[in-house]
Amino acid sequence: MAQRAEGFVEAVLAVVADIPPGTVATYGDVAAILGSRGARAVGQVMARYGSDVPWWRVVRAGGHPPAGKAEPARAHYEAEGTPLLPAAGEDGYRIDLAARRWIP
DNA sequence: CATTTGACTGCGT
DNA sequence: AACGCAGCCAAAT
Repeated sequence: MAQRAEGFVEAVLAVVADIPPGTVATYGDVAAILGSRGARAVGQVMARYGSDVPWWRVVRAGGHPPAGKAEPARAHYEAEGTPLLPAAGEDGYRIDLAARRWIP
């Protein structure tokens, strides 16, 4: 059952599931919580297993949404009341990490 | 067991 | 502010 090399996967999903609504955490922070610096490894898990967790609450260190998922993610942020910052132009945006960065 | 890949990060240009 | 390059981690093949 739940026992394999997936221990890391389970841990990542658990942390993401713990992120409260309207709040976000960076990949690097999630990795740090797990005791690792594999921000990319976290992203890899999200790409494979993130479909069952609020993946939109996990963003990049620069405040940008997950690559390729910016549009659906934006809808979730507005629905949950996550403060977004307008980017230079229009279609671009970034998360207000300074105000909504989740720190356990 | 070695190689490739990827929803990343930080620094330099 | 935007783009490119190099570095690090774990899973998948």
